[in-house]
Amino acid sequence: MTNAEAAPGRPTIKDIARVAGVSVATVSRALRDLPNVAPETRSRVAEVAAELQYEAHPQASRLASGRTWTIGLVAPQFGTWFPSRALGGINSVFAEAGYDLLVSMMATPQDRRHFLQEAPSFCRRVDGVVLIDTFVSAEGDSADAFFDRPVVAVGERLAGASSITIDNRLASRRAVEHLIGLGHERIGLVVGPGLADLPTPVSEQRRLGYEDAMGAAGLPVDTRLTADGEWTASGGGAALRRLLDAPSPPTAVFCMSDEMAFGALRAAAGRGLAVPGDLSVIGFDDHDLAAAMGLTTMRQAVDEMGVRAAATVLALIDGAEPVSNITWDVPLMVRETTGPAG
Amino acid sequence: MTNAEAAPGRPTIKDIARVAGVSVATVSRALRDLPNVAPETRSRVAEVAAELQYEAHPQASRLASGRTWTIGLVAPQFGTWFPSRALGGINSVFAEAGYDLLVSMMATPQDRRHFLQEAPSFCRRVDGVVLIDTFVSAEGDSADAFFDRPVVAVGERLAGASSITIDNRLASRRAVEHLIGLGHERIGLVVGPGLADLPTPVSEQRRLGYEDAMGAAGLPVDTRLTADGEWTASGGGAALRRLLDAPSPPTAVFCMSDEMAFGALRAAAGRGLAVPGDLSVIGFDDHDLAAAMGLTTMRQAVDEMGVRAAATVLALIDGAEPVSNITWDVPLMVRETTGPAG
DNA sequence: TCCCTGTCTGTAAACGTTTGCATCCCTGGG
DNA sequence: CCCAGGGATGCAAACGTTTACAGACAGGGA
Repeated sequence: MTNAEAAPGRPTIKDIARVAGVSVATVSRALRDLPNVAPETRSRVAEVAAELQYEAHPQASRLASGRTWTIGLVAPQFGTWFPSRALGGINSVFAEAGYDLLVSMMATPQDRRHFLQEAPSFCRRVDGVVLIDTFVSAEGDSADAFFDRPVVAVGERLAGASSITIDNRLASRRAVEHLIGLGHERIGLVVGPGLADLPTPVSEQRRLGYEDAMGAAGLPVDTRLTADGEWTASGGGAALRRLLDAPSPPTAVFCMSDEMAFGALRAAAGRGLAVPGDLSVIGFDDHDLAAAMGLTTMRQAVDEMGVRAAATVLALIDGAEPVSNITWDVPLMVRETTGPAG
Repeated sequence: MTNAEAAPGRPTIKDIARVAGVSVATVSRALRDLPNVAPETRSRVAEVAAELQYEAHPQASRLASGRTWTIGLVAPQFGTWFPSRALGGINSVFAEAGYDLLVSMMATPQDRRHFLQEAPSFCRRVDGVVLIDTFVSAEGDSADAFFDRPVVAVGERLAGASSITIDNRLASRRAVEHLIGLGHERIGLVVGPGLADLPTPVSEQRRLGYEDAMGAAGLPVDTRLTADGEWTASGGGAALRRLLDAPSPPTAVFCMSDEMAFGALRAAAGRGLAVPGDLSVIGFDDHDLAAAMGLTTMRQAVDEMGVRAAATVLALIDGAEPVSNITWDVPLMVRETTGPAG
C-alpha cells in the first residue's frame, strides 16, 4: 500500500528521482538550473519530469526555500479607476517574471487599521509589496515599521521604500497655466476633499498648484471660485452649478479629477453653455473615457507607473537596486474642452 | 548556539509549546479551536501565543494541511470596468473569511492559452477559483477539465461549476421594449463585436434580445440600423454618427454597453441633437458614471454578483453546497436619456 | 474489583521541498 | 607516482506545521 506505484496522485520529486535513477537532491538542482549537474543528467531529469508532468509543490518549495514567488499589492479600493488601471500593468510584469499577485484592499478606515496591524503577517506571504495610493507614510513612520520586505509605493513618497510619484502641485500649475495662456482670468477650481480616513496630501498639493499659477500670473485667488466636487462625477456637476450661480462666474474651471470634469461637462450642457465656447474645462488623470469625451486633461500614466513599480520591486527583491524615488511626467493633453476666453 | 533563546526571529510553535509547558500538538489544537483541549490549557496557550506575538507560518501550515487559504480570481483584464468592479465586492467577502486573493489576468489570447494550460498548477495554489467573464466553457469542456478545485463562473455558464449569470437576451429585450413603449419605431443598435480571441456569446445574445423585442412589436429589423461600436466610447460615437448619416436615421438607439452609450451621447451633442428630445439613448451595464451622466440603462449589478460568487465559492469549499446556477436580475434604470418619440 | 468509555495530552510521522556537507571520481600539475 | 582541486552526486537535516495514533487518567456501571 505504501507502494509508490499505487498512488496515482501528482508525482513528487521522489518519483522523478526514482525513475531517473538519481537522488532527489540532484533532481531539485537539475530542475532549477543550478550548477554542478552533468549535462546528460540534467536532460534525463528534465525528460522524466516532462513525461510525468511533474511540477514542484508550491507550498513545500516555499517552506523550504523561503521564497514565496508572490507579490503583495495593496490599494484603497479596486472599484475605482486608478488602482484597477494600475493593476493591469503590474499584473503583466509579474506574470512574466513568474510571480503570483496577492491583492489586498483597504477600503474603509477599519480595513486600513486592520491591514497596517496585519502587515507583518502579510509580509510572510509575499516576497515584495507594492502600495498604490495607500499613504502609509501618513502614519508617520518609514516602510520598515510595517514591512520587512522590499516595498515600492505608487503615489506617495515613503521613507525606506522606493516610490513612483507625480508632482501634483506642478502638474496642477501647468493645467491652470494652460487656461491662463488661453486668456482666462476668472478660473474656477473644483476640488476633491481631503478624506478624513485617507490622509492624502493630493488635494492640498493640487490646490497649491492652482494658486501658484494664479499668483504667478498676477491673478487674484478668489475663494468663491472654489467648489467641492467630492471626487465624483455628480459632485463635479453640482460644484460647477454652484460656481455658475455665483455673482461673477468663471470662464474656465480646473477639476482635480476627470470624473469631476465629466460631471461638470454635463452640468454645463444642462445650463446651455457651449464648451469650450462659453466655458473651458480641464481635468486631471486622463481617465479611460477622457479621450472619447474630448476632455483636455493632465495625463497621469497610471499603467506605465504600475509597470515601473512592478519592475522596481522585482529589482529590489533581487537586491540589484537601491531604494529610489521616481517622479513621473504628467503631460498636458490638449483636446476639445478648452479654448480661448471670451 | 542551537539555544532557542539566542534566536530572536519570529517564534515558532515549538517556542510556544516550551513556554506554555505543553507539546506542539496541543498548541496547534488549542490555537485552532479544535476539541479535546482542556479550557485552562487552551487559555494558557492563547496567552503565551499572544505575548510572543506568535502566528503560524503560512507556508508550513499550508504544506501540512493542504489548505492554502487562498482563492484564485481570473479575469480577462482588470483595466476595464466590469472585472475591477467585481473585484471590490469579491475582495471584501474573502478578506472577511480570512482568505487571500490571488489574481490572474488573461488579457491576450496567449495569456489565455497559457493560463488554461497552467490551470492545474494554478489550482495547487488556491482552494477555490472564481472566473469572471473568462468563457472557459467555450473551450468545449467542463470545469473539471481545467480545475480540480471548486469553481464559480461569473458571466457564463460552465459545466461542473456554479455560475452567476444574467440573461443577456432577455435584458436586451427589456431595454428595447422600453424604447418601443415610448413610441419609438426606428431603433438603432450599437453592437460590440464578438471578439476573435474571446469566444463570448454576449454580443450575439444581446442582438437576439433586440430582435425579439422588435419582432414582438411587429417592427422590422433593418440591418442598416446596426453599427459596430467596438465596445468603446469613441467607437460608440462613431457608430452613432454612421447611423445618423443613414437615409432614415433612428429616433432611439440601444447601445450594448454604457461606454458606447457615452460616446453616442457625445456624438449626438456634437450633431446638435437634443437627448432625449431628438434622440433617445439606452445603455447596458450601469457603469459607474451612468448615474452622473443621466444615462438610462440596464443595471448589471457587478459588485453584488461578485459578492455572491465569493460566498458561493466559500460554500463550495466547505462542501456545504451543491453546484448551482443563479441568474441575476437586470433592472431597467430609467434616467434622463430616454423619452417619448417624436 | 474490573472494564469500558471518554477526555486530554504527547510522540512522531507525515507534508514535499531545499541545501549544507560529505563523498567519490577524475584530471592535471608537480 | 602522489596529491590537490573541483565537478558531480548523495545523504540527511532542516523548514514549521498538522494529524494519526497511542497512552494516561478519571469516572461510572456491573
